[in-house]
Amino acid sequence: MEEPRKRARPGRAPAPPGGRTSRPRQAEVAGLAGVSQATVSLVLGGKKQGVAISAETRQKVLEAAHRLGYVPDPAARRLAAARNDLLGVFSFTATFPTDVRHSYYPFLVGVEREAAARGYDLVLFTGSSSGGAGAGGPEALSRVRLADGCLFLGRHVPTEELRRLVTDGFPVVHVGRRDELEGLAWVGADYVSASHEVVTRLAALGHRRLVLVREDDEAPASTDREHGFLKGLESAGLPAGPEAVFRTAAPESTLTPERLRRWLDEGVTALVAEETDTGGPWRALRAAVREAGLDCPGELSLALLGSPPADLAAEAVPTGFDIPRPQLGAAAVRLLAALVAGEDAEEPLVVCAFRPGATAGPPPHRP
Amino acid sequence: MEEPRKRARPGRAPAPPGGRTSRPRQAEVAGLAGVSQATVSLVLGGKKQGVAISAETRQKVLEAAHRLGYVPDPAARRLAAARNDLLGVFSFTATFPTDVRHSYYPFLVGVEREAAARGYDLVLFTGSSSGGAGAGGPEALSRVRLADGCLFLGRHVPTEELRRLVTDGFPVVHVGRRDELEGLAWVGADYVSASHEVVTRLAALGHRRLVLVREDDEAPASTDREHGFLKGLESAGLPAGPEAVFRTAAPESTLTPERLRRWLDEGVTALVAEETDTGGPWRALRAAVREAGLDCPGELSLALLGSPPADLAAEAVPTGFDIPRPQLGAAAVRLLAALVAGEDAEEPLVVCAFRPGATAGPPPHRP
DNA sequence: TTGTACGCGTTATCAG
DNA sequence: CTGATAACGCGTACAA
Repeated sequence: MEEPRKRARPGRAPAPPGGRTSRPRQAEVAGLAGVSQATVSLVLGGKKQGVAISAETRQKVLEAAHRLGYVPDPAARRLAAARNDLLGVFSFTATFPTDVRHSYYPFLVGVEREAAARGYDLVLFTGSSSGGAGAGGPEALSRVRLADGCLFLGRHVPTEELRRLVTDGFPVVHVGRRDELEGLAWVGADYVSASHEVVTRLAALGHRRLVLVREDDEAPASTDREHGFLKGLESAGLPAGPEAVFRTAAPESTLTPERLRRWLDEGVTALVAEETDTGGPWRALRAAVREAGLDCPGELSLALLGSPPADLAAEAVPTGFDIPRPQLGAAAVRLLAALVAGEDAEEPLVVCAFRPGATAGPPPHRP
Repeated sequence: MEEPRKRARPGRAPAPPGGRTSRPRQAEVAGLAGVSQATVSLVLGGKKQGVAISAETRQKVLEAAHRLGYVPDPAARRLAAARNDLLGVFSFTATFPTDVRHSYYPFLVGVEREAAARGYDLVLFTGSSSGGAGAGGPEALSRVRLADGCLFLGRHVPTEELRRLVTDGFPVVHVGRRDELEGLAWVGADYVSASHEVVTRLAALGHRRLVLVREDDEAPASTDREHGFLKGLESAGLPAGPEAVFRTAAPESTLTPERLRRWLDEGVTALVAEETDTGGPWRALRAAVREAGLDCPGELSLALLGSPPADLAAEAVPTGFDIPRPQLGAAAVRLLAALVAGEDAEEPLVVCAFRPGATAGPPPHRP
C-alpha cells in the first residue's frame, strides 16, 4: 500500500490563495528520485564525512532537485540546528537612509562582496521602521536569530537587547567600537593611529600649535580620535593641554570667524576637525574660514579626521584620512563568519589610509 | 515523578561552541506557569481568534514568560507558519555596485521602507556571487525560492530562469517593464507620459524642431521614451519623422560638435537625451555643446529624460523629469506583497514628475 | 549504502 | 477554556 503522497494538510491553514504551488520539499524530491527523504538530505546537505552515497543515487537526487527547483527552507534548517548560510544585517536606523550624508552604502559594498565570496546571503532586518515586523518591542532584535549570525550598525542599538543575544551565544558583530558590553565582538576603524598620523604629518610640515574641533559627546569614535590626536601631539613634542581640544555641541554657532582669528593670534596654525554623521565640525570650520576671508592652506591649515560629507565632495579635498568602509564591511563579515564557525576572533581594527589632500601646507611665516 | 526537564540532546550535534545556554522554550514557560505549552502559545501569540483565555491564566503565563526572559524562536515560528516573511531582492549585478553611477540605492530606500511597513525582511541575492551559496550557474536564480517572493532588478535577468519561477507560481516582480514574458508581474516608471510632457513643455517654449538622442538598443525603457517623445511631437503638431530620433551605439564618438551645428543649421533648437545606466547620451550631449562653445539654453535647449548621473550632479540641473525611485521601490514591494498574499496586481506604473531645470528656455531668434 | 525514527520550537486543530 | 496531538521541513543517529 502506498501512502498518499500529498494528502491535504490536515486541519491546517488553507493553502495559499491563488492555487499557488508550494515550495518543493525534500520529501517531494525524494519521491521523484525514488529514494527516502533522508537520502535527499544527505545528498543535498553536502555532508562529506562518513556516509557515502552511490554516484547513481546522488545523480538521481540532484536531477530531481533541479527539476523541482528545490531550495532548502532556511527556517527549517535553522530549527534543525544546522546553518542556513544567512547573515543578518540589522541597523537601528534605516539601512538605506534618505539622508545621504549618513549612509551605510560604502560599508554595505564590502559586506556584500565578502559575504558573497564566502557563500552567504544577506538578510536585511528592517528594524528601523514602526511597521509590523519591526515594532519596537523587545522582540524586535530577536528576529535576527533566523540567520546564522548578525551584523549591527549604528550607535543606537539597544544595549539590553544586544546583551541578550550575546549571552545566548548568538554570533553578533557590532560595527564600531563598543566596549561597554562585555563579550560583544566588534570591528572598527583605527581612529587612534590614523589621527595620530595626521598630527605627525602636520607637525612635519612645521605646525607647532594645533587645535582639534570635536562635538561634545562621548561616542567612542570621537574619543578615539581625540586620543590619537593628543598622542600625536605628544609624540611630536607639541603642547597637548586642554586648550588643544575645542568641544562644542553646536559647531555652526560657536565656531565663528572671531574664534578662528583668536586662535591665529594665539599662534595656532592648523585646525583639525573630527568627522561626524552630519559633518558638523568640518562644515562649520569651512564656513568660518570662508567668512573670515582666510586663505587655506596659505594662512591656515585644515585637516579632517575622516571623509567629508557627500555634499562637500566638490570642494578641495581635505587633508586627513579615509575610513576604508568597504574593507570595514568585509572585516565585519569575516569576523562574523569566524564566530559562526566557532572560531576565534581576529584583529578588529582596520587601518585608515592617510589622505594628503589640499587643505594643509606649511604654516605661514609669522614675524 | 517529574520528567527530566532537560535531558541532554540524544545523540545530536554537540552544543554550539562557547557552551551557550539554551534559551527558554514555551514548554518551560508552561511548566512554570502550570499550564500546557499550547496555552502559552495562545497567550503569547496574541491571537484574538475565537479562543478566550482567563485573565488569571494569561497573567500567570505572561509573568512566567517574563521571568524566564522568553523570546520566541523566529525560525520555529516561521516554519510553523509556512511562510518566512522574507522578500528577496535579486540583482544580476551587485546590489551595491561600486560604480555609483548606476546604483540601486534610491530604489532600495523605498523597498526597505515599504517592506518594513509591511513586516517583511529582505534577503539580498547577488547574481554575480561566486561563493558556495550562489554558484554562478543557472542555479543562481533558484536560490531566491528561499524567500516568499522576489524582486528582480536590472535588464539582464535571464528570461528562461525567470520563466521557470513564474510558471512555478513563485511570486516574482520585475522592476522595469518586461512584456516578453507572459505572466511576469512588473512595475515601472511611466516613461511614455513623462517623455510626452517634456516635449509638450519644450513646444510650449516655442521649440519647433526637436531631436531625441538615444542609444541603439531595444530596452523597453528606451523605446518607451521614444514612444512618448514621438507622441509628444504629434500632439504638438511638430514633425515626428525618423530624422527626429538619433540613434547611436557610441554617443561619445558620433555626437560631435559638427553634428550639433548641422542640427542647428537645419533648424533644430532643442535636443533631448534619454537616461541610461551610464548616462552616455547626456554626457555626450553636454560635452559636444561645450566643445562647440554653444550657450545653453541661450542658443540651444537641452532636456534629459530622467536624472543626470551622480558625477554630473554639480552641473546645471537638466530640464526633464525625475524617476521617483523610492516610490518605484515601494510600488514593487506592494505588488510583490500582493502576489505573496495571493491577491491581484495593482497599477504597475508610477508617474514621473516634470523637472523644470535650467537647460531649456525659449529658442533663439533666427533670422 | 539507504531507510526509519525522532526532535528542533511553534502554530493550529480538536477533543475534553 | 485547556490540554493532547499533529504537522511545518530538515538533520542525523541507528537500524536494516
